[in-house]
Amino acid sequence: MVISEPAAQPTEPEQRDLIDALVRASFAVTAVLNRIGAEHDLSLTQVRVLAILWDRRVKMSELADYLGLDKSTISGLVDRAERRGLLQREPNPVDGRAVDVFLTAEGQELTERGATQIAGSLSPMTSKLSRAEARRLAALLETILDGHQPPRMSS
Amino acid sequence: MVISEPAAQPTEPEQRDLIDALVRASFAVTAVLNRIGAEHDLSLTQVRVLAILWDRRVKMSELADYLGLDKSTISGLVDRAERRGLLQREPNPVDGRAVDVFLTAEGQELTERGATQIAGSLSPMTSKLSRAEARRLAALLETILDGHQPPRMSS
DNA sequence: TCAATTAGTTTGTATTACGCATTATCTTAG
DNA sequence: CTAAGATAATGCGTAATACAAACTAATTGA
Repeated sequence: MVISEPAAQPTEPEQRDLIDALVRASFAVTAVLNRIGAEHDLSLTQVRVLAILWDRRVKMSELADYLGLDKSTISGLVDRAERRGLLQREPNPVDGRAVDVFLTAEGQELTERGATQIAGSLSPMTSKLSRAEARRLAALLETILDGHQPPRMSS
Repeated sequence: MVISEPAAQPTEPEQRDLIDALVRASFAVTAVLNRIGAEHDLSLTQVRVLAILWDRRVKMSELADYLGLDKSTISGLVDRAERRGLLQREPNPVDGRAVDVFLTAEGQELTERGATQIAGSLSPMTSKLSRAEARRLAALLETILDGHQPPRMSS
């Protein structure tokens, strides 16, 4: 059996409960993103790609950074989405090695439709709160997210 | 490719911001789960499997329900995890068609270690809040999660 | 200048995931 | 008490996802 573990300071009950709730909420939200994505033949990763490109034009390598995936994964991912007409590649005007990616009109449209659906699917959850509570929850989440900058996604 | 969302009434700003924060928080948490999982050669799906089996013994079909995946996917998933010695299959004593799955001692140990690591990786986020705020955030999340029962996961 | 770095693609492999077909075991209608 | 249907899991074939390593082209910098 295990003799010595580096100790990991005893997590306080408030922290423990909060982490539990965060992980469960994360699974619930992910399930919704997955389901809505599937309705449009999009994997969760592709949903994230669309969410990132929603209001940005980025280089392949930036996409890899945002997603935490290898560059080689991005190539195939973008290949398929491009073949589907959802996004487009274009050489970066400044750096001859780099390639920019951005949504096509069709991709924009799909993303907006999806965002609306996602908002609709999450509202059964979020509408359990009063306006003040919703504001409070959003603010608390923003506080703990401070220092992150992943994609936005809403209607 | 089936559309099943009913129109979505105009989302209020509080809702919109909250949904945005929820999705971003979900991505942040998922990134942590992914990273910790990868350190143990576990995919996000396998992490979820361990989280579900943490305190339960379930049938293959129940696992499929929890994960929202096809039964055939579960077979391969369990195959690999079983081959790795993390979990174990056993015929269900009541239903001759069903197969139960549960963690081995090794799987238990890995799950507990992973849960501790996850708590540690999320604490930079959660510790930005005071105790009272942490309690409040957890309570608000619990409220919107009311009516869900996915896996728990904390140290 | 030219060696080292960086951006992206390609290739090969394992995993994840689905749908369909199949087998074995319930369940139920008659 | 059977026969027909439903359900639980597996196996097979296929596509997408993800990584690592090898490679090409462009840029940087010593």
